[in-house]
Amino acid sequence: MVAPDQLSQTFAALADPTRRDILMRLRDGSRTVSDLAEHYPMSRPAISQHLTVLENAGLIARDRRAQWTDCSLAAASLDEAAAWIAQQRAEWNERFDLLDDYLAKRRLGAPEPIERDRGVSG
Amino acid sequence: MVAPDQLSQTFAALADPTRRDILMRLRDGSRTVSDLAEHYPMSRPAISQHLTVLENAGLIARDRRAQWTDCSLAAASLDEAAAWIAQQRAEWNERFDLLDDYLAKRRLGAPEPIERDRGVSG
DNA sequence: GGATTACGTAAGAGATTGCTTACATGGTAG
DNA sequence: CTACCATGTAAGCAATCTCTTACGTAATCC
Repeated sequence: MVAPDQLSQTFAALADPTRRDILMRLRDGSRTVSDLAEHYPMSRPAISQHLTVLENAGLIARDRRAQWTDCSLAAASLDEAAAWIAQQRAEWNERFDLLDDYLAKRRLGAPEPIERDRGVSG
Repeated sequence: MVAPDQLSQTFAALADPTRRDILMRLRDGSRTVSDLAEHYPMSRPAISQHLTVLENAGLIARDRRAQWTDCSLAAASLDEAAAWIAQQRAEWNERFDLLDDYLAKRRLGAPEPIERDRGVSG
């Protein structure tokens, strides 16, 4: 009953391969529902429901024109998701930099084994 | 029965507020399971299960020592998720400046946090 | 050895997800 | 108006998720 926060909705929407594929397909321009549904091994209602999830997550916009519904990308939520990940990684990398500093200084004195793999970015 | 792809697992893991909060908490350093569980209104087994989800998604690593299990961040999957979003955005719209502004306001003068994202699109 | 601690896992309840088929809505074309 | 078309929604079903309590395991402390 409780509506999940925006960020959770966005990540949940991105957690489905079909929905991610729809987003990639929309990069080339807006498409109708039937146009999209052609490419997937499921019914049109199923695609319509996926589109609802993407719309609720703020990742696409629907624009109904006559019988057809144009689906196009909407950026805000994707930016928010990217920002969350970027911030997560940024503060994390920052912390590792501090740790490197700390170890560099400490290495001159007592050799204290702190095993932590820095696998973030090459 | 079918194992979902890595990217779907990562986004699904990020779609839960408790799990995102655990990740943020681990930025300050590794923690034991009980140490983490203290901060959430649910049982320790629940937290343990959340940690399993994060571990399967490749977002954390568990290191059992005696009775205690050290949980620490593992970056690979987060990078993959960031890369997917970055590619999605890169081929679609020029919103990097907006994101840069957004992050700059949050971090206030820290060095470029998303530099790496710009070059991922292939 | 025996009690305790930290943790993981099994089992189950309740909600949610992802699909299906069937139907309702609203605009187009004759 | 009638026939049709693209679409959204309702109902239902199987699978999955998220929590619970109960139990099992391995290391520590007495």
